[in-house]
Amino acid sequence: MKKYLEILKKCPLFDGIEDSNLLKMLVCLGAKTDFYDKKYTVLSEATPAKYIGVVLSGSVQVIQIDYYGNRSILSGLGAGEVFAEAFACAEIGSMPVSVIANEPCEIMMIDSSHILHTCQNNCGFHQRLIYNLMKDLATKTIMFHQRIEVTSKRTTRDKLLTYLMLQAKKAGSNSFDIPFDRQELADYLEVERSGLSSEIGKLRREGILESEKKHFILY
Amino acid sequence: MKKYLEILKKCPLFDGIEDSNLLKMLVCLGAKTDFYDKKYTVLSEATPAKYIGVVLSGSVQVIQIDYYGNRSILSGLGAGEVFAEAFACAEIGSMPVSVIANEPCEIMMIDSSHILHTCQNNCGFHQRLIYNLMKDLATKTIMFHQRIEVTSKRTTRDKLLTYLMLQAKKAGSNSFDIPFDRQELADYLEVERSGLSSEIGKLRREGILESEKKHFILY
DNA sequence: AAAAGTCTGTTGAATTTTCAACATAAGGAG
DNA sequence: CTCCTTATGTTGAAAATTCAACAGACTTTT
Repeated sequence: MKKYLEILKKCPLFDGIEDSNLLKMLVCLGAKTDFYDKKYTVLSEATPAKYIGVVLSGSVQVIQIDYYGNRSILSGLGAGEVFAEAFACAEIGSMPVSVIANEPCEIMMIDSSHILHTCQNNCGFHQRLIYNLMKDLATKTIMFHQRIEVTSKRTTRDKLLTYLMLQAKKAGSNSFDIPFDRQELADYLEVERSGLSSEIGKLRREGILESEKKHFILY
Repeated sequence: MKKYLEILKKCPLFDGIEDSNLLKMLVCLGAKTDFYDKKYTVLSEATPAKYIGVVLSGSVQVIQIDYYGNRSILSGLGAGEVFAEAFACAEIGSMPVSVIANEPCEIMMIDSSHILHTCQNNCGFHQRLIYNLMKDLATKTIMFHQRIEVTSKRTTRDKLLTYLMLQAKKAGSNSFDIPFDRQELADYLEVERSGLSSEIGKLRREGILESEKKHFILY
């Protein structure tokens, strides 16, 4: 676990907790880590929502698949980011989404009951963890607002441009990489891949953007 | 404030706090209440995100309006429900959405810094409030997941049926009321009102549902 | 009671998306 | 290096949505 200390320090769940205490605390919380290969299901829909996950290396995607087989990508998460915390904290019983490895990755899982229900005198960091969870969930809520701002647009073109402008703003530059390939971007924007590709082509011909795989430049 | 005690007791923000302490605590937090007429803007986009709101009576809607003037309804909230907590807790500076009164209502506002930053020794309930905020935000996150489950459907018909089935499940009956009129439902589902109306007509003729204004029966 | 305004449903034309199929390029496995 | 798989772009027809306009039912106002 020690080798991931730098990642853990950046994880919002452990904000304000000193290095010297962090590893001890993880032992106290019974944190377990595992490796997953690309495409492996880390947490699957309808299984108990007990664990809070932290990406130590690689990346995962939170997805939902409906009865027609259409995939929605709810979010893509990289090293230091937290997932499934909302389901564990809300204590809703079972997972309404699946989490899959987007590339080979190492994941740390913490049983949420150790954070939510253990007597708070056992370990002085529970209060801070709850505060951090609250901050993290507030941030996630805002991410969902942004996602809705994107997907509420009615045309593929507007969805794409709204998304790209947000990414450019986030990157602080009109030249940036996105974390999705074309099919994934289509599933995030909730449009057809073919329509998305053709819209990118149009925007390119109109001189509004340039793109090379996952790299985009907006003009 | 006393007259709203029953409402406040149901508010997730005040879970686990005894009646006798609740009113004292609200004074300590500097909670203020105001009346708003229908359509009045309670909190407007781009203003500072300082306050956590609680609906005491009536109802409000959280909305977002884009540069084309298209309205998206992010959520509708009734008595006892909390709003704007995510923006205040994430300390993002300014509101990315507006909150408007859906009918005449009374609203309680709490300056979030009194919860997040006041020394926790001042008032023994801060820890509990933070825990409650965390739970509330986890629940909100799950609501957004449901909303995405609905709006990720590609056709008006599928969006509508997915929404109605969730409402029926929530009501525990195939006969239930929805909190939206037609235009609002269209703005929530992110479809055209006219297309929505015609789809409801089709479903009625097919014998899949009956509807009378805001009341629906699913078969 | 009449007038004005709001809500809902309907329609048809224009626009856009979806769907299915194929072509090419790029990358990985053997 | 070649084969196989995956990712991306393109196309055209079918399907669905959007848009604008209007009519009827209901409410609210005066």
